[in-house]
Amino acid sequence: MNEKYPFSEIEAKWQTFWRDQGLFETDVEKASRKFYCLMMFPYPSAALHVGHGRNYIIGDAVARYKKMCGFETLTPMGWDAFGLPAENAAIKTGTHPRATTLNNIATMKRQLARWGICYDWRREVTACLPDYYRWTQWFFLQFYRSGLAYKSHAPVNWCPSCNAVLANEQVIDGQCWRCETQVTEKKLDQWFFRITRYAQRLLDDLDQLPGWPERVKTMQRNWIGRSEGAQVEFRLVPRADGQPDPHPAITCYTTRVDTIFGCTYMVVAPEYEALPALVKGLPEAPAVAAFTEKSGRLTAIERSGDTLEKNGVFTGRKVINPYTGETIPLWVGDYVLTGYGTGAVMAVPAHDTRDWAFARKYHLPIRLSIQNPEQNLVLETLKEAWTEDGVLVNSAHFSGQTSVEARASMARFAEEKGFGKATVNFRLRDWLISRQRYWGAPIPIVYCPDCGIVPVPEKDLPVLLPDDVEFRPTGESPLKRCDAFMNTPCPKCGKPARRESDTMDTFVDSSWYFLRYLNARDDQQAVNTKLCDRWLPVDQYIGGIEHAILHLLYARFFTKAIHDLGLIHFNEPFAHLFTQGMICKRSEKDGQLYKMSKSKGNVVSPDELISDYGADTVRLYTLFIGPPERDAEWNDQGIEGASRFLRRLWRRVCETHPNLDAAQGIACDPQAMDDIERNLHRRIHETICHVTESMDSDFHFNTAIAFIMELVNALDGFPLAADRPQRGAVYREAIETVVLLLSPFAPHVAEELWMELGHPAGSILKTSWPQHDPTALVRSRVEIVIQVNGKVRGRLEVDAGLSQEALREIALAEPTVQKFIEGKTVRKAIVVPDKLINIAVG
RNA sequence: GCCCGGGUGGCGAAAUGGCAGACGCAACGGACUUAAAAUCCGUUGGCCGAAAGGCCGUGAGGGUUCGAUUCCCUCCCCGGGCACCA
Repeated sequence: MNEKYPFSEIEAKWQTFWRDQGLFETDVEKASRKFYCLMMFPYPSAALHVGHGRNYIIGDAVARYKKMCGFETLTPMGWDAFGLPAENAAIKTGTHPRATTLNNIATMKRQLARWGICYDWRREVTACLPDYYRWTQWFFLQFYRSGLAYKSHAPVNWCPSCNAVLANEQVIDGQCWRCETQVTEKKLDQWFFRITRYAQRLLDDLDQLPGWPERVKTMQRNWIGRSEGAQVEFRLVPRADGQPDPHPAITCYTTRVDTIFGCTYMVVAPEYEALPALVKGLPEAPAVAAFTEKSGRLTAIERSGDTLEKNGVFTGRKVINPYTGETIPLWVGDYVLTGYGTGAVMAVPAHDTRDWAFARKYHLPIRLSIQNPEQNLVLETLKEAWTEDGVLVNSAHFSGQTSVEARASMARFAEEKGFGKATVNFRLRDWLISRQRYWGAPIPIVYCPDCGIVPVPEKDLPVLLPDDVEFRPTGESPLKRCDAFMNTPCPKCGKPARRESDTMDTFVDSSWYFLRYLNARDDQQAVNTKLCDRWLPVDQYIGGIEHAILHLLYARFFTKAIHDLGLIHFNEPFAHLFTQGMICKRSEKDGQLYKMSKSKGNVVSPDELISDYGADTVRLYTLFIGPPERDAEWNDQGIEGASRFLRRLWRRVCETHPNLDAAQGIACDPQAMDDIERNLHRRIHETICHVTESMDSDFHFNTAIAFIMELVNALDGFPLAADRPQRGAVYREAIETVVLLLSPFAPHVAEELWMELGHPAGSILKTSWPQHDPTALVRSRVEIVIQVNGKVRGRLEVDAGLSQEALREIALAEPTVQKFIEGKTVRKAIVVPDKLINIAVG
């Protein structure tokens, strides 16, 4: 055995061994105790850095642990390979996106292997290859057929830098999620997925995901934004000039129908569709037109946020409050959003802060209709709106009801009288999936002058993305300029027709890839129902928090939609989700901490580190850096610690090789042990206990590794004695345990040491994970802490299991304790058996 | 504004009602060496003290408790989510 830890030799050797033995290739047909361990598949952008590594190292550790626990583990990997960066690079350099992408994939695959991260590569999926996107297109067709995909002319988010539209989920603070450019609004014909049809189920089923972080579920709940309220129709007072209206009433949505007796005016959004017709020919019409035109110039971003001053004008029209029969004015105001509810709100200034501000500005009447519990709200002295629930006042026969009672009874009343009803509203909007870019899956639709929108027949899939396309961005889809692609006979009538020129959002590709791993090479069907039903939901999904809404919401939607197509029989794709924190690094320029990324120029490449220290060291440090769910700062010096530890362990095995060999086959017998041996034996089992627990719960491998380090430290100066076989046996047990417990984190060195310990056949992965022996944890002597008034004044070693009385006696007799209780009365002594005594004196 | 995290040595952090700072980094002192690296031994929260020892200390203030980093209340700071959603 080489004294100097020869990591590069070892690592190359075992990586080859794992690959040649197919240790990570899973027979999905016959697995009985299955474990599906999935990591979010990456976008193949250039090369991986150590920040990416965290995700895969955690996943690899979990997979290896589960294998040793006897699970048949499925760990596949693939590539989210469509997307803008490759296309943008192509525009700059002229290299085709396919070439860059496939190149990057090869690099990243090599990097993963050098890291010792193993996958079942026979199941690799690559989203940009026709054998994958063919089925992405197939799902589009199924969605189209079931009404889940539809085309609509709508105002959409436009990123002028990406030259493409964005879904709502992809706009962060008014900026493009990818390039942080300010998003503008455009009205375009676009394809949507009707995710709103699943809003309620997407919300409800979150409760069936106890294995998800609460934080992610909360974010999804907020995003879906369900609210319960009522729709109420306010009839329009007919026009004086006798002109007809497009509809006789304006419907508003409110969550506070209990306040409606305090409603003193109504407001519609500037974009309210019937507004021009409602005011046509009235003296107010020009002012209304001027106002809507002006607010239309503001972007959606400028209009959102409560900082903007609320503006509005009177429309000249009046409506009737159906509860009071009262006539109130109809205004148009820029604080009303067109996309939410009905685009019209009833205004109750006394009980809504926004209505309050608007009414004060335009001197509209304010009326109290809710009283607070103290009964001290007085209109004349009201300084701001009272927006909490209370008891109804000035509300006819509803007066005296609580807000909660009134919301139910008043909705019922509206329904009986026929002017309204209780309704539910969602904030979630449909998912816009068209992209005016080249490097994506073509939308399988043909436009025929005679037949209109015609879906491409399934037998004609895939609609191949042509290679030879000028993809310089013009704001129009590049495919439009490719006649060979665009011109196609209508699948229905055969006459010349044109293809859809947009491609699909890449989030569509990633919404179903976890199903495809089960039958990645199957060219007959998109998914294999039987295998999916057996292997999914995914047992453990691991990825970044940045997908809390985006990918994780879309994937849940796809799963439900595919379930409803009858292709799978589960409703949720991921049973347990773990979101790891980002690896950050201080910028050399400004000293600030940033997420490690190429654009920030603070990436650390694994390649050089692995060459210098070895993959096991890099893995160990990455896991040791801190609790995995939290962000962490990468510190190049920190890696020294991990390196020292592995070298120390290596040397220890080397130097005590004869002792270890001699102890082989000698069983650990606690009955035959002396105190030294029993203490080490206990430590061994405490360590097993702790490491196993972190494996099964929160993945806090930082403390798991610390425990293993402590066990190794405990071996320093351990007195090996030739005449005591149990010495060697316990020592050997310690080393074997360290190697086994370390193997998910530092697999190469673990394999090598395991072999050195005399297990020549096969892999440590085939060995069982160690079990702790509860009897080994029992101590016969314990250290008792003695406190006086909560302050530590001494400690004592005593036999375990002494009675409270006995411990009290012993403690009070201690000279150091005497000093602190002298001349004082002992009021109380709290005894925590085998742990602590606190004497309260005064 | 609402909701969720977080705030502990020089640094990454540990402890979830019972010894604050495990484990690691860095620093310092020592051993080995011609020297350096590597390795090994030791010190390392602050203040007082020659030492024994004492006092203080987990963002701030208050509370509950024999005992609080941990539970409760108020506030401050940092990060994230939602936000004119009626």
